[in-house]
Amino acid sequence: MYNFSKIDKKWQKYWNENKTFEAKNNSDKPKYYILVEFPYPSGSGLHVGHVRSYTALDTLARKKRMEGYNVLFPMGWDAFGQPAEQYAIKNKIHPKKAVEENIKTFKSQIKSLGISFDWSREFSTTDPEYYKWTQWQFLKFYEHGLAYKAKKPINWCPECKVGLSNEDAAGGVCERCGTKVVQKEKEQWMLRMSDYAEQLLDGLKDTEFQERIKIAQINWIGKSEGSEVNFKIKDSNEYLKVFTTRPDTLYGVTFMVVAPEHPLIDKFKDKIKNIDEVLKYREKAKEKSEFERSELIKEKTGVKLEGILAINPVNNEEIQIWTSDYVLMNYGTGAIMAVPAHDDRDYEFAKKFNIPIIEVIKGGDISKEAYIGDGIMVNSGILNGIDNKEEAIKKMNDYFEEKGIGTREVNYRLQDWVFSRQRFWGEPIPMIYCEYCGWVPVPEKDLPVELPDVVQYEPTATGESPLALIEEFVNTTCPKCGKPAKRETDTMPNWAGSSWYWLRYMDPKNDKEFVSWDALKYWGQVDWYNGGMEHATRHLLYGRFWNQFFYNIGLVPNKEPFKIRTAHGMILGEDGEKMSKSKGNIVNPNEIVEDMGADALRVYEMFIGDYEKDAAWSINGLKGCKKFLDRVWRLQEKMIDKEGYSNEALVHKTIKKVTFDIENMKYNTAVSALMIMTNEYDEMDSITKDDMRILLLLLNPFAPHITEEINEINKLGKPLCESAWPTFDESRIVEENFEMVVQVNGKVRGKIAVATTTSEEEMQKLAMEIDNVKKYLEGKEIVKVITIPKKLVNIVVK
RNA sequence: GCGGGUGUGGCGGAAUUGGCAGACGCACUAGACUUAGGAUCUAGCGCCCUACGGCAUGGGGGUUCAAAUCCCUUCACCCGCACCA
Repeated sequence: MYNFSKIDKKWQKYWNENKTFEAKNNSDKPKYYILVEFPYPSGSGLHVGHVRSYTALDTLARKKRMEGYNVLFPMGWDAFGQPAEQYAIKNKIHPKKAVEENIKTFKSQIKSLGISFDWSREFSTTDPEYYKWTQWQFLKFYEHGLAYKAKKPINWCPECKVGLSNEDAAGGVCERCGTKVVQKEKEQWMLRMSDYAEQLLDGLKDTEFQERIKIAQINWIGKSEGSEVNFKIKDSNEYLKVFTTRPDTLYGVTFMVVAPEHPLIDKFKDKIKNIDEVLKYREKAKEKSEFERSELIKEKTGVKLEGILAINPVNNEEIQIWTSDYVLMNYGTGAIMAVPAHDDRDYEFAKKFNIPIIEVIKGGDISKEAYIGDGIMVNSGILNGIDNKEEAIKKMNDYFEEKGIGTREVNYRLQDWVFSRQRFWGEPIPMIYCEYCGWVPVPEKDLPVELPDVVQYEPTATGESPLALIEEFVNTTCPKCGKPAKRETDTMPNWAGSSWYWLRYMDPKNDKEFVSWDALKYWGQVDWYNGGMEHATRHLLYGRFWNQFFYNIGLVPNKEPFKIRTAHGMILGEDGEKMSKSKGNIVNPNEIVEDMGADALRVYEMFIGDYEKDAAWSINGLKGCKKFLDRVWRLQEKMIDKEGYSNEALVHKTIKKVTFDIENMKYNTAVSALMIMTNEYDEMDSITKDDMRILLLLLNPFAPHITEEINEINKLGKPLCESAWPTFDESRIVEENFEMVVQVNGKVRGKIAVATTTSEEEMQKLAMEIDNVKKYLEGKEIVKVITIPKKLVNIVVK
């Protein structure tokens, strides 16, 4: 019928040659910046999931251009990271080579879909011209005291002798050899992200992110308001500081617990009688992976610190101190006051070790379980008789502050960002260690610190970065004193490059700055950013953190980088399972394009279901969409040389629906509306040129190739991509007649076509005249009649 | 445990935000047409009933003239986070 393959290529060539989709950095048109997460160019090629989000935002981009916007819709590559490194090690090629090949594949695959990306702005995070600026930005963090080096436990595989990311240590075992992962202390570069916890939380107010994304971020930041309270250690001048959200239960404290790593243990090692046992417990805790410590072992363990006691600041009671791994060093102060009567975990611990339990809130049966509800305060000195926790907490906090015992404090789950990786394939951290000067930043003029062109990038036996073995790389001179010095050999995590890439698209060729101020002022925020739900927390927080930092030091004009953030659902295999090689349910978009054309794939992926939800692939569904496009093609046969619309209401209704749906990510119903229009045209004996043109304009963002072709063959006007998006007139949507529904007691008893102008009184009169309705009114008393204009009449009878 | 979400025909999914449940598509059934296709056309297609009609949006209850939609309760599944004090 038509050669979609030829048509696809023809129009892709046209757009390419005419630079149709290249955005201008200065334009009279209003700007609109649309961003999709750039992909990691893996060896397995493009996934149908990529197609879904690219097509969706492409539809938006094409529509916005037709509406007269200067649209920036760029694409690039997030190509640092482990998979490329692993692939390179396995196949004995440089990761740079592997990345180049993969990018080539990805690019041609994406191009075959006809996505309207502005390819003139393409870059990869692995380009030295790009990562020069990532390094430069790291130096800014360092300069402002937000980058620091600290000893941090990392996941360590004793078998492979390598540090692992949390993802690679999932389940507490090494992904590669299955060995149990242990914790190992290592000096790591950190970014002080926790300083930004409040700003990151607060900034959400200025965004229009999808609610579920905001919630994910809020949970991740994990703000918790409470108090810090100081407990004096008996017979010393030392205090043990704890964080609690329930200062109102202070009278119920029967023991304290410190994390195994807590410095209190070291401080009192001479006084703690069973210090050997305590240190042994600490060692054991260290061996446990984060996973084991938090997920598997629900049974409480712990050791009492014999020989030291804490003093309860409100009643001077002596309190025993324990250490247990259920208290985490990296949250709060690493120590808690335990109130077993009103906390599940403390209850469990007290039961196991026979520690007294004191009830301070009436309501539950504390011989059975911890009571965590509200109630009247008892055994609580100044708080006795108060019946709600808000008041009790306030009173206690006021008391703390008055007596200098404690303060109101806020804690966040969000931690500082471990920014070091002991890996080859990442941006080298641009720092130099000099024996005399300490850590010295690489001067800006020496950036980028490039990755060496060697073949040695396997992890080292010591857990150092592979770069540590490359002497030409490591050995350098101190920029400050000129003496021999060594380079940092850790690289940045693969989150780094994606933390600012949207800024680079604004001005991708700039070799003087990471982006010019003019470009920043012009493009401002990303208007619409779409990506996967899996990036709703980490990537999106990292990006916002970088941007907020840049804003605070005057590098960018907007505090929040993204206005709207949406997330697409996954495309699952035909079996409803996540697509994977092992399940053999992977669909290759390339094959679909060759088989049915880019437009069929695009339309199907938009029609597949609710854009925000997961959807299972269906080959029959795809065929249905191909059939729809075939029907559109065949409409040419009944087109006559006439102008004007055959059905005004249909046209305006459809324009309205499609316009609204694209803006609201309801792509499936937009396609449905276009199918309805096509069905209506099919019913007609003939259609006019204007009928056809309007269908083509509306369908163009979804199926850009075939629509352009039909438009050209029939000389209907300018190429669609250079035409204006149609507008609708609300008054023309109104049809002459509507189908009035008549109900008796809420049940439909009749339907009748009446004029839209019919008054409420007339509607009621007409309703009563319907035979079937009369039947139900017979012998009944009419209680009331409800009339909804242009809709229905409901007669209530008794 | 906490947080979020979902539940509608055989399937994917609609439903203007309280107003005809099942749009649109797939699958299926019957027929037509063929130079037999990955066609195309016509009709049908939630369940029960010959029909009148009745019953249906995970289950139960409620509010309302009217509920997939609002409220209460309950069940199931999915996704985050998880000993966060």
